Amino acid sequence: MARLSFRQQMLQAREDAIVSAVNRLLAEKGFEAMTVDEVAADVGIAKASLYKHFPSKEELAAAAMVRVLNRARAYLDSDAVRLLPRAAERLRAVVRWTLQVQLAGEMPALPSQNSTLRSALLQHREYLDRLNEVSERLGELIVQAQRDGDLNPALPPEVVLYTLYARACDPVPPLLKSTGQYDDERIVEMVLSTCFDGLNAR
Amino acid sequence: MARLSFRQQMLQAREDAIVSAVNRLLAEKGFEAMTVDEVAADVGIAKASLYKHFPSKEELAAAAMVRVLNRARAYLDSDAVRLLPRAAERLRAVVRWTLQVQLAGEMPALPSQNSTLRSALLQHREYLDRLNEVSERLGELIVQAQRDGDLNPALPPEVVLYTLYARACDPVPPLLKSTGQYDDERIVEMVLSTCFDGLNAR
DNA sequence: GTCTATAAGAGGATAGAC
DNA sequence: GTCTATCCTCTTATAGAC
Repeated sequence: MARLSFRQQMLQAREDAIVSAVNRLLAEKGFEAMTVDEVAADVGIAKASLYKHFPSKEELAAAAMVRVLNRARAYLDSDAVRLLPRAAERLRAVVRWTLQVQLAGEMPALPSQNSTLRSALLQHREYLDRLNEVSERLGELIVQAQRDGDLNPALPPEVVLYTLYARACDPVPPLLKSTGQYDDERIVEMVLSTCFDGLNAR
Repeated sequence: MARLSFRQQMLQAREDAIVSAVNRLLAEKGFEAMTVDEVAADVGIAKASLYKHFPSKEELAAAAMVRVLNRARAYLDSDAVRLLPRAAERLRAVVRWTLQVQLAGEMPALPSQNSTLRSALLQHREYLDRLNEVSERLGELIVQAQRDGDLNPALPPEVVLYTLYARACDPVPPLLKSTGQYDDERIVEMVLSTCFDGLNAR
């Protein structure tokens, strides 16, 4: 943690505010529907000023993705996860966390299909590095949980990993929330159940 | 089946071709990224001609959704499903079918977030009717499978229904396909396993 | 680095001839 | 119903003053 000058702190705060706005808008309407004008209006600055901080709309989205990946890594490193005895429990805790983030409207959504954003992200060093870090840690947990006999060993770890990532942007939690029939906690537990225990009776 | 005049048959064939193109493009890049110019180019007609058949981009997408819902209903009514003895097996067959359609690049993808398309579809009679029909039948299967002790009875049928719909546009199958490590059949079986049996060991 | 103003272009939709 | 040509709005991005 290098100490920052006052100017640098102001800069940092401003960029944090920008990334927060981007994060919220990505969660709410997705990349294509989000406009740079909205971001600027949300932050309360002129659009041209935005472009002094981030050179393109894609870079804005990438910054939001990097931040959420950093949050994920921080959660993986937290005691709330590390102190859980079994790898399977740690995985379940991480998925619970992603569902909570999603229900809080703070999970930036990427287009799953091909798009300008996808190709931009695939060339974005920092994003790819963070993604690799998180994937690496999750991968270790997956392999360990399979060794422990808790996770289905017939599934390639890669398939499990993709499935977990997919739950982070699953349409089901927001849909259930929109019905107003269940509170967040109930939704989280039901989705965790369908994810880890499946739809079939046990 | 009313007999159609030659002119009407030509009209029908043209509109089928349009809907096919829309379907393919929706599956490939989604509603926002699909342009009406592309659709016209794909069909091989002028954009203005397209607008003689469908009054808006939203109506194009709705037509594709209606068609896939009709295909789903036809599959539900087919012997391949009806002759299966247990409701749970019929459900599994339907999900298998949706995964195959998706892997074939024929599953039109809706934006899960709020958008112009969502609000348009929510006012589209035919779409809503077809969606209700399919949901009704799936709902009956779900309740029956729970009675049979095959599906987890602790999950509200509605939650199961949403979860099944979500699998139809899950990012995991295309992702696995893109790695080139698994053939379609293998992907289908793995995703079916994670869906019905869960990630945990049994 | 912030602003106002504007360029540049994509994309949905339409006019009007045939 | 099909075409060419065009309109018009929205959106990304930049110019240039302060």
